[in-house]
Amino acid sequence: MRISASSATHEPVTMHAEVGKTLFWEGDECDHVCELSHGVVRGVTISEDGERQVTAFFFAGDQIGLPVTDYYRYSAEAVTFVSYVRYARHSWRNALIESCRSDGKLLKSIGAEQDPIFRRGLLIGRIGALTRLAAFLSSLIDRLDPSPRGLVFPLLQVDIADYLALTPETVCRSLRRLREQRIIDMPAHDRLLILDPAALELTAHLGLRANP
Amino acid sequence: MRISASSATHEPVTMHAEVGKTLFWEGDECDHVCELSHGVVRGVTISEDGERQVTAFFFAGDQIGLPVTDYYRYSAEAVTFVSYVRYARHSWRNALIESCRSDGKLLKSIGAEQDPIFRRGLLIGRIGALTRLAAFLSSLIDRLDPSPRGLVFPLLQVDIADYLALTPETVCRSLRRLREQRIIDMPAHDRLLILDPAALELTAHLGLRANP
DNA sequence: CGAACGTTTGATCACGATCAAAATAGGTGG
DNA sequence: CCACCTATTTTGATCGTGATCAAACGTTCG
Repeated sequence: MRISASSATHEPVTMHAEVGKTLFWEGDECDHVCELSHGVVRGVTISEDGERQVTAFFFAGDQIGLPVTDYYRYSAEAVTFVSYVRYARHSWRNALIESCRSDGKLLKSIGAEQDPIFRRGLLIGRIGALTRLAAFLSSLIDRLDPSPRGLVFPLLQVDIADYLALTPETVCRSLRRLREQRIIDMPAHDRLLILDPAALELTAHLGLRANP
Repeated sequence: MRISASSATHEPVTMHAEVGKTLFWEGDECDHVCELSHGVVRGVTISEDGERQVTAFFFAGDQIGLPVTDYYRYSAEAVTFVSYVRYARHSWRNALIESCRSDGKLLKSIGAEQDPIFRRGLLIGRIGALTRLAAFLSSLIDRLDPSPRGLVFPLLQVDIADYLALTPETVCRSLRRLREQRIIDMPAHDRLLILDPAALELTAHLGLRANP
C-alpha cells in the first residue's frame, strides 16, 4: 500500500511512517524527494529471482529519492518510526538550480545519497565477513544517536546480512566474535557499545583472518 | 604522472590517453568532467590495505568525474586508447543548469555515471561466480562494438576479477564453463561471441549451482 | 497463552581462495 | 625471423570460510 497521494499541492509536506512502511517503491517514478527528520530508513531491492538486498541505510538529515534516474532504484522502508518532509520533484529541482548557482559546491545532496551506495559496493567487494561487519559498524558510529546505555542500534541482523551480502547466521557469529574480543558490546538487542574503536578500525582495514 | 594542465582556459579540450594512463586520480578535486568519445575506461579504487577494486567500466558517450562529491572517488584509467573531451567544472555546471531548466528530465548524465556503480553493488551482492560473470557479460553486450569476428572485448580478466570481487583464476574457470556450455565463444582474447543470449540471461538470473 | 518472527548455536558441505606451475600471448632487440 | 623477456591466461591441487540445513531459544504482539 503506497502513501496516499492526498495532497494535490506541490508544496513540501511533513509525513510519518510506521515501522516497516514504505516511503516510496522501487520502480515508481521519481516524483518525490524525502528529507528524513527522524528515524532510520533502509533501501531495498528485490532481484528478479527474489533475492533481497539492502542497498543503504539512511538517517536523519539525509535526502533520499533524488531523481538522478527516472524511476526509484530501491524501495525506502522505515526501519524505525520515521518523520520526513516530502518535496515534489519540481520544487526540489528549483532548489537545486538555485543552490548550483549560488555556491561553487553543487549537488551536495546528490552526493550525500550516492556516496553511501558507492561505499557499500566497496564494502562488499572486500573479502571476510568479520572485515565487512567491522567496517560497517565503524561507518555507523557517527550516525547513531547516543543513549545512557550505549548507541541506539535499531538495525535487524537480517537487514545487516542483506546489506553485507552475508547470511544472518554469519552476521550473528561475527557479532559474537567482536563481543568475545571485547571490541564491542551489546547490552540489549538495540544497543551498541564500541569498547575499542581502534581495534574495530583495525579489524575493518586489515585483511584479518578468522582465528586468533 | 597526471595529465599536464597545459590549457589554462576553461573551455572544453579534446584529449587522448594511452593504454594504462590515468584521466583523473582518486582523491583529487573534481574540477574536470570527462566525456568519452572513443575507447574504454575503468574506475579503480585502492583500499587502505592495498586491495584493488574496479568500480565500473565506462564507454564512448559516458560522462565521468561529475562533481557529485568534492573529490574523485575513483581513478579513471584507460583500458584502451581513449579520446575524450575535458570540461572544466564551471562550464559543465552551466550546461547542467541549462539542461535542468529546459527538459523535465534532469541530471540524466549524473544517472548515467551513478547507475553503473549502483548496479555493480547489486551484482557483487549476489552469490555465485558464474551468476556474476553471466550478469556482467549480459550487461556489456549492448555497449561493445561489433566486429566481423564478434564483439570487441578489450577487458583484461584481472580487471574483470577486481570488478566482480573474484580472483582471476575463478574468472578464467567461469569463462571456460560458459564456453563449454556453448553460451559464449572467444575466438581471440579480445573477441567475444554471445552464442546463446537467452541462456546467458538465464544463468545470470537464476541462482544456478555450479555442476550440471 | 500461543503464534510469528528474529536470534542463537551446532553440524556438514561446497564454492571459491590460495598456492604452485605450466602454457600462451605480446613486445623488444639482436 | 628468431631468441628472449614480461605479462596474462590457463590448469591442477589443497584448504578454509561462509552457506546451508536443522533445531532450540528469546521477544514481541495479537
